[in-house]
Amino acid sequence: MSPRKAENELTRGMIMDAARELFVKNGYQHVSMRQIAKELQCSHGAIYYHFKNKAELFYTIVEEDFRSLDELLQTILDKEMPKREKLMEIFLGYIEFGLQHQSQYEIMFLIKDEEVRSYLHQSPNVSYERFASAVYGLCEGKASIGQIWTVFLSLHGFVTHYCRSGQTYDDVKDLAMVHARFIVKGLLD
Amino acid sequence: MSPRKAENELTRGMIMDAARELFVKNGYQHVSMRQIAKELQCSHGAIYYHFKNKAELFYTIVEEDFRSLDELLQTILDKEMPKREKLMEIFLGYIEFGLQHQSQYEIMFLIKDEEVRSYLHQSPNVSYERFASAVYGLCEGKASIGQIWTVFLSLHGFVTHYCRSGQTYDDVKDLAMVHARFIVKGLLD
DNA sequence: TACATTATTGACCGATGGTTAATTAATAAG
DNA sequence: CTTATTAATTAACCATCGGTCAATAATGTA
Repeated sequence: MSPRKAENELTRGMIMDAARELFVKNGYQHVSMRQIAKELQCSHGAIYYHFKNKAELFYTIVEEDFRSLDELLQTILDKEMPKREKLMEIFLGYIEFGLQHQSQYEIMFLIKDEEVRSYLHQSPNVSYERFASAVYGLCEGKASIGQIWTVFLSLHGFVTHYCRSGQTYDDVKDLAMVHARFIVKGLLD
Repeated sequence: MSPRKAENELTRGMIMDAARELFVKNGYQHVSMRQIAKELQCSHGAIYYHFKNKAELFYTIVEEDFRSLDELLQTILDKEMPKREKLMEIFLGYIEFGLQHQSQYEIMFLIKDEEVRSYLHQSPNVSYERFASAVYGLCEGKASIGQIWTVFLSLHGFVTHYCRSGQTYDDVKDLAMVHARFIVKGLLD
């Protein structure tokens, strides 16, 4: 019975960080508000002071993370390097993002759950369009729209599989390189 | 109060069929024994007479489905045709199987649940090993182990995506051809 | 110090779900 | 017909979960 630890106040950021870690590790459905609270060493009721409900907490995290995907893509595009290497970086970056935000990725591209889905609008489409037009530009007409789609599906397969097996990007870094090289080769040569 | 409907006895097969459909539609965690029972128009307790628990029911389904995938692969391998075409057939066959047996495929490769996956350690690996060694043999040393894995993941991405959007194999036959050709080309040329 | 505001607690609710145990009906065997 | 076995029903148990809320402690402020 010692409410309010002054030196250790609860913030939205703290909640999001703890929640993100749990969501990534266990998936949306397997994380309860009580678990998050336990991680933060606060009561689960406290979280509801900062977020309306579980879905809103999750959606806030997803939005933040997808902003970082946009930044990542832009960062790579702004670099000075050969286009072929840029493609490699984009593909690897996409895989890395997918694996480091597994729960989010799942929501965007895999999950059927209507309750959660209703929170998103066209984010997946927008995300793909950004990706596709970047790749298209870097191929200088060598690749068709259909081929870029094929490329996306191949990356998607990689991410999907390792999302399911729950491994980290570092665990599969080498395999990701092989995968990306295979795709770049098929695209440009 | 009318236990035991004689003319409509409950069998393991009936339970598995109903459960498979629900598992695929909603995912392991989102399907309750009560839902399955409702679908079968029996009591949920009845299922426990035929299966020890939910996980065992699920595991039994998965095992059965893996067997049918293995059979498909063997059928193709037994055919008489050039190796390049055989590769195409395997890839297209894999996609076709995935899309025409979406239920099985999703159970086998898409479900993430830890509790469940602890039940099936070998099945997916064994199934993949069959696929990989078949492809390896057909490439005559041109492909590395890593590349074959890459190929598998690319196919996986295709199937996964179109499983989600619920299209039939016929709907995406042409795209599947593009995809498979892309892969074969990267593998052999 | 007294007061108002803010943050946190912990009990509680209704729902759901896995699982088990007691019980009852249908069927087969003798 | 009687009895044993099998297969199913029903209800109850227990845990968990999302979410709410009144009570209350910590803090800033006047």
